[in-house]
Amino acid sequence: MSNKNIGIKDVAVAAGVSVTTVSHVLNEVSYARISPETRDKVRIIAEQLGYGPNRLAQALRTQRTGMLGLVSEDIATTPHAGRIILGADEAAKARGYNLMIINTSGSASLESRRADVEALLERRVDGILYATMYHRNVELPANLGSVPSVLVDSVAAAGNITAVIPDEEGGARAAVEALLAAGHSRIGFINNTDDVPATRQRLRGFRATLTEAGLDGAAAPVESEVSEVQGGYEAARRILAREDRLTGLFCYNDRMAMGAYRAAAELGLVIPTDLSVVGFDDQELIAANLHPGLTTVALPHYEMGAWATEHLIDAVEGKTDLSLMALHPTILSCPLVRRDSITAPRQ
Amino acid sequence: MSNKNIGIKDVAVAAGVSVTTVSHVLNEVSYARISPETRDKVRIIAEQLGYGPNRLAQALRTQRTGMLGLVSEDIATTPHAGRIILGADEAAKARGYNLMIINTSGSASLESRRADVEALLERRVDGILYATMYHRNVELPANLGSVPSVLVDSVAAAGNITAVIPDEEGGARAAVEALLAAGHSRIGFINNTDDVPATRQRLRGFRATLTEAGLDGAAAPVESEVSEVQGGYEAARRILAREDRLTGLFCYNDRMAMGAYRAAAELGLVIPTDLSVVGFDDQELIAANLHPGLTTVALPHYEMGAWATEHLIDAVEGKTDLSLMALHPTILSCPLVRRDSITAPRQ
DNA sequence: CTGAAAGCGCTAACAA
DNA sequence: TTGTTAGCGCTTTCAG
Repeated sequence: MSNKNIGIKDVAVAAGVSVTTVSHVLNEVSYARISPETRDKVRIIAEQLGYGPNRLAQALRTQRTGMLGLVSEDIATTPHAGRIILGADEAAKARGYNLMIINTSGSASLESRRADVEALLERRVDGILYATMYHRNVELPANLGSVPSVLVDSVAAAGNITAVIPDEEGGARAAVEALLAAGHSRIGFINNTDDVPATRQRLRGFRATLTEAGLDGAAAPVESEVSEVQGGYEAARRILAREDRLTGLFCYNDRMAMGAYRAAAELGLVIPTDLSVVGFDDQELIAANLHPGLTTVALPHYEMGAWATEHLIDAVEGKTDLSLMALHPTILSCPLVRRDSITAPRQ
Repeated sequence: MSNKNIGIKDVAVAAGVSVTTVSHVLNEVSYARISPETRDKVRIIAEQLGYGPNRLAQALRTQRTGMLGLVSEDIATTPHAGRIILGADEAAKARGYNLMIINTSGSASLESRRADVEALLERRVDGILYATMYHRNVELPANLGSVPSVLVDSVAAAGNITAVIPDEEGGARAAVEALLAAGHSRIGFINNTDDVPATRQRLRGFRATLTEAGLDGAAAPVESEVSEVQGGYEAARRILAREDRLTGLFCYNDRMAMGAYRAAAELGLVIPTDLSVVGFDDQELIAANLHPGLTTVALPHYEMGAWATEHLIDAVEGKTDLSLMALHPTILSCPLVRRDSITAPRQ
């Protein structure tokens, strides 16, 4: 139990050496030539006294706090932020860093977000992670640039900050390919109406995959609605009303898929035998709890948090030049999570 | 944009005064007698130079960091942790504090949790919040006691730390009362099988409320299962198979309620006209997205986070003595969130 | 009304 | 092989 009142000096007098010696052995300074006996003695005494370094004083002196700031949008709205934080926290901990977290809102003014970053800067964090709630183009406070920074799950409108984002298109391809592999040839897509990268890129993945399989056009209908359960329900009702009924349905996200489940039930279609469904996001609360379990594409939130942290620390430690990576965002893949909502089509 | 390289000294020379004066005006030190002109000049120069205080140096000197440590269990597993963090962050920000967050696991060894707390102590946080993923009795690392601390959503096994927890029993009463108020007299309870406080207290609330209404015994059956969707489904199948069928069903949590929805559908019961249902937890992803929307009892995670932070800061600032509050946990109410799953019973 | 100077706990250049 | 000492940027006592 570290006693907050024990300092390096106390250890020094107790061990009968100077503070320098204590500092050197405790930090394992490479060029220090200290006898093994002294080293042991210092370590033992430090242990006995319950010495713990005062990281503030260390930081003041070395100009390194070992703290990373994380400004996260809407921490409580989805479990996504939690996964980013977890990825970041584990990566940080593994390298001896800690996280200072500030919550902000996607709708907050630029000024209030600037103030959030400012608070982090006053605490002299070594670097900053800026995480958004969903993949988009974001306008960032200018003071973000005054310390190494990386953007998680978005790209900077100004294009000047290293970013890591999910491979939306690849995820959509994986979803459609799973349907194709199961033997489906009439596959529809229920898309979001928001003009965000995911909307466009998932659609592109859907189209490209089917085109390559020779199945575009009427065999590949798309309906769009608000990306919530109700929107999914409505779009599914429409898309399933067509003659030459679909046997496979790819949904923009798990919530829309949840609506599609209800639409299917109302139409007397059982999943997966009458209709195979695949979602996106892997929101466990939904995907794992629907009946049957929803096969879906996972967003790599944990991985993005970890990747961003790794690279941020590399930059802080001079092992990487972030400006080189800032030209293009890094894209992390979205793997398919198989549950029970896909099977071969009837007959 | 604060320039990290500008210090109080730079402001002093630029303003032609001493650092003392700068410090006094910037901190609005009460006993300092400084002419309004000087004050203005200092403030303007500081602004122009983009001065921002170095909180590390301040902290080293004042022995106050203005940082609160938050160790949170399983941050990514549920949105609950997010709400606690949000409540804590907003309360902290309002009083000029920031949060250092460390994730831990409910199943982590005492030693690893001790190390997490130690990391916070080395950074000289002014106080520590320790948040668990669900309400239970938790064994805490002893070093938690070396700085003011409060427990969120659990009580300490040793009973020595101020804690804030949800009013499980009151929440259950609110749920049952809503059913009674709608006119139901045959009300069942689907409970969890885990031996945790929520299991016992929600059951007690259920029983007490019905007893007071003169409806105990056979009119108030209870079935228990694992507190997941599947368990809810199974328990609901059992409890709905009884003759003299229930018209009201209270579920241990929203996931079990989700299972109950499926059981009802299979039995041809429509919610709420044939069966009124109320859940617990208010997991929005589920409760708001079921059809019809699930009326449920909300856990006050945001409020617990905020309460804990308020009181922790009071203790840090000497306005409160936490040890006085440690005797009994503070209980925050669990309000009913009305959606569309309750109506009057048939006929 | 304002300034000099000590010191918070530590690291690191320099001396011995 | 080890010790002295000057700061890191700030607050605060004490003197003007």
